[in-house]
Amino acid sequence: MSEPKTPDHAPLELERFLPYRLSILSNTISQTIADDYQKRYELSMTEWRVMAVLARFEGLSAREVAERTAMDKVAVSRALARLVEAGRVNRQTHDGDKRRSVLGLSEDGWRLHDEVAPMARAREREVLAKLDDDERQWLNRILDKLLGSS
Amino acid sequence: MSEPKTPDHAPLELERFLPYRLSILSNTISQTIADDYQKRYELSMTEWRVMAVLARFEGLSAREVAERTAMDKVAVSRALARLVEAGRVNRQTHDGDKRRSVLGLSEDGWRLHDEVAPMARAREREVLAKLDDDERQWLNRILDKLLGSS
DNA sequence: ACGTTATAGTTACATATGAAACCAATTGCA
DNA sequence: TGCAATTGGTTTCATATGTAACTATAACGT
Repeated sequence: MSEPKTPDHAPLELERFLPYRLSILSNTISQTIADDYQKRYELSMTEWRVMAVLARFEGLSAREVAERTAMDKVAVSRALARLVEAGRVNRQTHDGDKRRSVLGLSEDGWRLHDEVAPMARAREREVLAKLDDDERQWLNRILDKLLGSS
Repeated sequence: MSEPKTPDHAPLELERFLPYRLSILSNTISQTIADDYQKRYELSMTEWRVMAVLARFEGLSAREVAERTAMDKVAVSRALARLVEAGRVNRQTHDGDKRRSVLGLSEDGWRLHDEVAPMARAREREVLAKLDDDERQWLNRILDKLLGSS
C-alpha cells in the first residue's frame, strides 16, 4: 500500500561481479610474477612481454610485436627503446623497407629470458595447482570461448 | 650424436599462458564497460569502483573503501577528492575519530549510480551470454577457488 | 614520374599510477 | 600523564600510460 520513500537502487555487488573478479585475479597473478623479476632484473612487465614474443618469433617488426602482445605501438616502441639500450634486443632495419625494424633477442636477452621464463611458468603452475583436472580443462575451454570473439 | 649448437630456450607461449590470457580478457572486458561511461559522465574506472562500493555500504571510511575495492589508499584518496569535488560523494568526519572520514553517495551520486550500474550489468550479461549454463557454473566455482587464498 | 594516401615508428603532452614522505589524530604503555 | 608507535589520509615525486601529432618511407592511382 505504501510507496517506499527511498527507491531501490540495486547496487552492484562487486564481489560477485565477473569483470571485477577477473580484474582482481588477473592483477594479483600478473603482479606476483612481475615481483619475481622487476627489481631483480630491472625489467618491466611490458618489456618482459616483448621479450617473450621475440623469444618465440625471431625477426618480428615492432608492429607485429604490438599485435602479438596486445600492447599499443607506443608502449612497444618505448619498451623496445629500453631493451635495445640495455643490450637485450637487437634491432636492425628491414632490407626492402627502411621503415620496418627487424627484432630479435641478443645473447644477453636470451640469457635473461632463460632465467625469467621458468619463474613465470612456476607461478602459473602454482595458480593451476589450486584447481583439479576437471577445473583446469573447463577453465581453458571457457577462456577460449571468452577470448574468441571479444 | 651431435650436440645442438643452439640450446633449447623453451620460450613461453603467451597465447596459452594463463596469466597472459586472463590479463587480456580482464582488460578487454573492463575497458568495454569503462568506454560506456568514461567520456559520457567524466567518470574514471577507479571513481566508478569507489561509487559502487559506497552504493553498497554507506558510511565507509576511505581505508575501508580501499579494502573493498582492492585499490591502494592513494588511488582511493584521489578518486574521493574528485568525487567530492564533483558533488557525487558526501564526506563527513567521524564522530569519535577525527582522522576517519564517513563517506556516502550524494543525490547526484545516486542518480549517476542508477544510470551506470545497469550498463555495467548489461555488459556482464553480454560476456556471460557466450557461455552455456555449465560453463557459467564452472567459471564461478573456479574463480571462487582461485580468488580464495591468493 | 608525381602527388595522395597509408604505414612503421617516435616524440610530445597530458593524465594516471605507485612508493615514500608527510601531517594530524589516536592508541599503547611505561 | 607523556611520549613512542600506529593509523587515516594527503601530498610529493618519479615513472608509466594513452592520445594525438609528427617524421620518414613506401604504396597507390593517375
